[in-house]
Amino acid sequence: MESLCDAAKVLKSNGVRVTPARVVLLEALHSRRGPFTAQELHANLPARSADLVTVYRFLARLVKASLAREIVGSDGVAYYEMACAHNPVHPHFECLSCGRLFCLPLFREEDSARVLDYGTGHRVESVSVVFRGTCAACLANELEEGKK
Amino acid sequence: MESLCDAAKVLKSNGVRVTPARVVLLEALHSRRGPFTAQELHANLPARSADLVTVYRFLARLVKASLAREIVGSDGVAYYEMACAHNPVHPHFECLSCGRLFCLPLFREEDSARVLDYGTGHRVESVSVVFRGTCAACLANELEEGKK
DNA sequence: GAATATTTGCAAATGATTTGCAAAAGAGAT
DNA sequence: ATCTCTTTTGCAAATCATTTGCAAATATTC
Ligand SMILES: [Mn+2]
Ligand SMILES: [Mn+2]
Ligand SMILES: [Zn+2]
Ligand SMILES: [Zn+2]
Repeated sequence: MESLCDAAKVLKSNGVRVTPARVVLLEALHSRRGPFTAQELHANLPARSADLVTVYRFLARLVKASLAREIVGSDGVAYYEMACAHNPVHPHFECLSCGRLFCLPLFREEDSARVLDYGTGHRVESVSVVFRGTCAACLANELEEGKK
Repeated sequence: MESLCDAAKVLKSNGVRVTPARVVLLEALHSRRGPFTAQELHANLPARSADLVTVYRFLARLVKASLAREIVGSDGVAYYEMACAHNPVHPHFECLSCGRLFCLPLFREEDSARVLDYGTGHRVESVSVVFRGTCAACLANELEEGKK
């Protein structure tokens, strides 16, 4: 409940220096709910606190340390989300109409187990389940359009 | 057994002209096993039979018509595979070491059902399950390296 | 503090995918 | 075949997220 969330510690123990820029980034990361792109994250940072390149580099580190997960949208843009104990692996939904990426509720335990135990013949480090289609909001809009 | 594989027909019935370039492309597509990128496909085409842009455009059409599936790798590059009856939806494995993308065997019926019936609250048009990690070949290489 | 290792910002490069546009090719009617 | 209208194609140029090179700034070690 604090272990994995204290990314700073994990990083330090991996020989990663916890610099001011990184502290700001970690704070920003904590205040995020859904998945975000590097650019979105950077845009919401206190002015001049970290360069976009630094954001990219830091996110890459987090992912390598399994402290963040990467979800690649169908347009090839990478989304991120923290991977602490508060936020276990779960499926996502990508709306092909508005482009938004949503977190979906967890699979039921038994279903997760099935997916995770799937024998791939390789060394699995992560699994990603992405549903694609039209989100509820866009569906509603389509209906509106239809009426006209 | 022929219905969905005869993409030409499906296309034509959707008002898509079946031109020489497209015939070549469809043939090339048929002779492919695993997932491929637009560039790979283009590279293996009879010389000057279709521009790379045409390949991109045609693949986009196939995807829109659900005749092909798109799998986006973690580097943001799009892979494609045909979606005929011979090739039902199945999970994939991406090796983060060598970058290759493998098809995995189908889920068992019951597992597929579970995934497909997952209530997302949106209109689902496709599902993608991608495992990531280190492929068997790369694991073997790592062992070799270790010995030295 | 000097020596060493890591991190940062800025500018420039990358590279897959997309777009604009005018020429070429298909479909249909005459 | 010819004319007309629509779709497709190739080529060059634009996009745009992500990466890289590198020198200056900063942290760590002794
Ligand atoms: Mn999520
Ligand atoms: Mn496949
Ligand atoms: Zn939407
Ligand atoms: Zn590999």
